[in-house]
Amino acid sequence: MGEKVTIATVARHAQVSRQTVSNVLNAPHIVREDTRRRVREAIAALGYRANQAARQMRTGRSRLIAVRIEPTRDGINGSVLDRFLHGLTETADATGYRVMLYTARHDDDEISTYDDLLGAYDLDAFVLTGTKHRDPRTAWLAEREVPFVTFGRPWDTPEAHPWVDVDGAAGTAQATRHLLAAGHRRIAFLGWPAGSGVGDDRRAGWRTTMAEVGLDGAAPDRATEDGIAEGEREARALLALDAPPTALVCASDSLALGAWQAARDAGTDVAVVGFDDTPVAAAVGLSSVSQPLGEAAARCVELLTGLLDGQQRDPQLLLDPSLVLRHSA
Amino acid sequence: MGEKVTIATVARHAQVSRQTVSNVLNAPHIVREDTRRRVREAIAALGYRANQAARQMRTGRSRLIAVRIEPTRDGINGSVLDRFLHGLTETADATGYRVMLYTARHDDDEISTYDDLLGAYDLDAFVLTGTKHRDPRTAWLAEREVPFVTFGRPWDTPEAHPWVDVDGAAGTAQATRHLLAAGHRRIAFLGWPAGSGVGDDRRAGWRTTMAEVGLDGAAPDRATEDGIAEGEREARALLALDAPPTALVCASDSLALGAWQAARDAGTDVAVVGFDDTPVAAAVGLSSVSQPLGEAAARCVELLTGLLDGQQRDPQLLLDPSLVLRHSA
DNA sequence: CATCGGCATTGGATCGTTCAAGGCGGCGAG
DNA sequence: CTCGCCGCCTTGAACGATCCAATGCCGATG
Repeated sequence: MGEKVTIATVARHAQVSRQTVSNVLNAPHIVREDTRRRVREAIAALGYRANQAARQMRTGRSRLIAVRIEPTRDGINGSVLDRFLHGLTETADATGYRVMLYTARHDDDEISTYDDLLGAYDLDAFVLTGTKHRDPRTAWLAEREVPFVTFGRPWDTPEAHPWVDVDGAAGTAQATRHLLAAGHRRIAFLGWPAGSGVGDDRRAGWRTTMAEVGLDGAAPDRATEDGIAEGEREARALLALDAPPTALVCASDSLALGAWQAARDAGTDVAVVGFDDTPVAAAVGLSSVSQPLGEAAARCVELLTGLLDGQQRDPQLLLDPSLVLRHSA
Repeated sequence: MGEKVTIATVARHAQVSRQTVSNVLNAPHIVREDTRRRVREAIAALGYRANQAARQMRTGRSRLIAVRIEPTRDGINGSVLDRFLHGLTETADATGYRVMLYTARHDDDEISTYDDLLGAYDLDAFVLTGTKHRDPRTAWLAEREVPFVTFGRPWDTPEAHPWVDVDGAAGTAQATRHLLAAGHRRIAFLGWPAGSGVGDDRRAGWRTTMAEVGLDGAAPDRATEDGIAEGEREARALLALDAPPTALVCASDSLALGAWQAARDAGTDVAVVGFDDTPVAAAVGLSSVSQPLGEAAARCVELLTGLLDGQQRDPQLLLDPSLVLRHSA
């Protein structure tokens, strides 16, 4: 491998000045047609690649996007992040951006990490996953005017920031409609305790759909922490009712899996639909609401590049999930 | 937030020159005690952080490690990469490095991505996951003297490069010993077709353990592509034998899950052990061989930083997996 | 008392890129 | 004919860090 190819090498080779080469790269329209061509040929011939560090030093922009990788919680939902990350990386690549990972144990920790990253690497933007009520991170970033997108709606703060989310209510509504169409009438919901934005949203989709057909009275609704064992326990309780449900819409695949196992053990034929279409669901044949993670990731990058280029687009985006049917419903 | 804090700001504040500040950061021992303290105080007071781009331009080192994130194949094994990635990010953070992601569709594509990344970002090192027979990527990197570590042994090329791997044979051996201790004698292996390094390794652990106790004659060994359906099919075939196995050691959780389902459907009580301890295994209660992914990641970073600092350590590392027992065995 | 040597510190040059300002030739208008 | 303008290109400077060579300071030594 020869010596380094810089913009000066290209300039010499194409018989122009450094700046002209730079212009061909960053503002092609101000360079005359044939000069541009000559420079492009030189770039190709020499295999020149702009040095990001130098560019960054001058412009203050790094073409780097930071994403937090979370400590794979119960593992079952970890794959959601995994798929999202992959989509993010792919779309970012295509736009000339790169994805940098960071971890953080707590939220405070996360905010101090922002500071580190911004100070040392001049990151262009952040992608946050899993927004919560009263999220301190979005406030911190907004205050410092750091561009960011969240994958997940802000659940209480009406202050607008760009976000992409999947319409959980639409997902559970779709699942509920499917079960209704299959003839079910006593359709229960198995979800999380009220108070989490995501959980309440998913419950709402089921509830309104049931209300639309006038069946909300007969519809049991149970709440518990997430987990397979929890799902199993609650499902058992539901099946022991006088008029047990014939179908269950669940807020997660963990709950759904537990419920599915409880139903099988009880020998009852109960339809179960989970949420997130995790590998576990696919593995055991559980029907599940699938989030368009690849598209969500792509939209996040789109929003960010839009922000960074100064274009002001509509910064909120709600995507529709789809129902993946397997033999559990 | 005030104006940018550079090394010059710190120097003025601490009443020394730029170079002295730089020395405090990069070669503290050559600076007099109290000067050093004064500089450190100024750094803390001003919240100074070295600008990586500027540092990189001068030194040519970016403190960036690139890792490929693969297109979540069947999803069931995706979580392995996910956990590995998390460990990698965490350990790298602690050492002052950052993890950058990249994707690639094919191997050729991957090599051209190396070129891009090296040219544009001056990456310090690469971490490759999943080495294959005759891997062109390691050759390319070695030829250009780019530091890299693979998570996975080189399976045929005797050329040495640093790697970290988990001893798959030890894992299946442990699983087999456990089954033997539980009284099983007809222990079958359900794995992949011969030729893949990882698969052959896992099979070998089972085979030698069976041979040690003189039971290799009575031990059925089946090979198929990875997958739940495949595992189910092969397990059915095994259970239909004249003297069906009472226990199964599997090369993956996918196969194990299929086998486990087949056994349950057949009403037979067969012990099953999977491999990788994926969330799916945890979810359905499948015993599985667990790879120490966090440690593997940490070792990868250790090897890399060792390489980058010019220390020549033993660059090969084989870690022992552990057996996670659940109710399937 | 002058010179030397060791060591902390200093100023200048440098990495590769983009920004700001300026040069140059041609063209239309006064 | 000359001026100003415009399009296209070139030159010098700057981003913030590190490396290199040179300086100042100190006590020790001849």
